[in-house]
Amino acid sequence: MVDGVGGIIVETEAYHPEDAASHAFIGQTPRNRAMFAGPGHVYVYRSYGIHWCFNFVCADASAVLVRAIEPTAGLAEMAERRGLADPRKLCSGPGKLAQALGISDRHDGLRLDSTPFRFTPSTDPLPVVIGPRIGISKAAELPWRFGVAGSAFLSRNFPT
DNA sequence: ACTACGATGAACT
DNA sequence: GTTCATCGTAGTA
Repeated sequence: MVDGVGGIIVETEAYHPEDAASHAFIGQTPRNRAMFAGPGHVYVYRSYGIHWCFNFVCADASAVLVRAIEPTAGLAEMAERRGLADPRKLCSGPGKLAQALGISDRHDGLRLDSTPFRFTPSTDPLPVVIGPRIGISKAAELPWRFGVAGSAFLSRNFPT
């Protein structure tokens, strides 16, 4: 949740510093400094010169890319930012969700447990499906993409 | 200084 | 299914 706008995370990908696809793989740089700031920080980076992508930093410069959200709050604001109203298309991808939540470089390096963020771990366990990551050319075979089984808000379906 | 290339998405055919 | 917009970063010279 960001400034009261957000929802339930339904799709993520994991990145580890020893994983060639991770931005932390090459060591610390000005861009990825937030990944080395410790657990609970937020790492935001520009993708393809156009989009923003939103990550949670975990221990040891590993991170979780938030790839999709099921919108539950602030739908109207999301729709305005995205220029669409279809709830399935508001946050079904890393760049889309960042746009819908108003995330940009000014959030890079902030902490997840302080404003404007509000992070609440889910109470009831959700059925999770696992698959290969998307959109990368290195270590693409690692099954480090996680999603809520059967969710209609995923960026793409998982391979059977 | 110069170049190549994305942890993407939207618009096409 | 394919094409491409668009620019910061990192690698090379």
